[in-house]
Amino acid sequence: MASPIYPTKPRRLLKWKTSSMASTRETRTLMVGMEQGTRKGPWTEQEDLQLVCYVSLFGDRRWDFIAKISGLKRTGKSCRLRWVNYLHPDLKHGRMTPEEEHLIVELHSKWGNKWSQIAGRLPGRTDNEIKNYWRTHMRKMAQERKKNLHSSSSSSSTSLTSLSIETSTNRMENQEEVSFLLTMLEEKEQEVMVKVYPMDQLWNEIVTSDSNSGLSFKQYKAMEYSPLWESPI
DNA sequence: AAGCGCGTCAACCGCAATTAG
DNA sequence: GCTAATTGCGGTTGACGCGCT
Repeated sequence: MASPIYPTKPRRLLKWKTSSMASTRETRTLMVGMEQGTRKGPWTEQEDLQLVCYVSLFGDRRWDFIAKISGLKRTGKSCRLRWVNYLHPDLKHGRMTPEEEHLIVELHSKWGNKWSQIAGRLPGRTDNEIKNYWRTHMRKMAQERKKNLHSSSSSSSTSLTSLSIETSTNRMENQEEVSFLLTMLEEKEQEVMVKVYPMDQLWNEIVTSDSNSGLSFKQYKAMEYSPLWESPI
């Protein structure tokens, strides 16, 4: 039985993806595209390795070219996405920090769903990551807010529920909303500090404890590029 | 223990913008 | 300047884990 390889990202507490799980998922979801036998679905470690290798040789611009010559049965688009969202050496893997969370709220209030623009201000974070973060966390907060409003004042709720923070497609319209979300973030930070074992610390310990047992490619990459480790080897 | 619902996140899709020929 | 190919972006989907009942 294969041992756990790595968490997909050191982002969530004890959420592991084992090689057996990966292969199960693969058999279920890995599909072969209609055109030119291109692969779809989750990337394998071997594919990642291949992609990193070719990107280091040819740079991260000519994705169609890389897709063709690498022998990967992936589209250039898919290669680019995998690189940008997962394999890029500068990516941060881990929980959003409170500072990042604040920044996202503020920038989203300014720019709306300009995810790549926002990502530009958050080094190591991808537009996809921010987008996902926004959808999950902010929607939740908006729901909580709605609840609060409902319980505190039923008369004013009619006008307030029309505020546009309910979906990820809408931009927060006014300063009141932004400050509300920031307040909620602060409250959540307090909770988190008490309850949650820091993810980065956990991840650090996991990799450190595994360091004698042979590293997978991704573990190696995590060590190689994470700011937590100065020198991998 | 099983089933269900929800949250998370990697990856896909479609369209717009940009670049190459 | 025009067209085709490629890249980038934002929205959406679907698999999976986890907690609750």
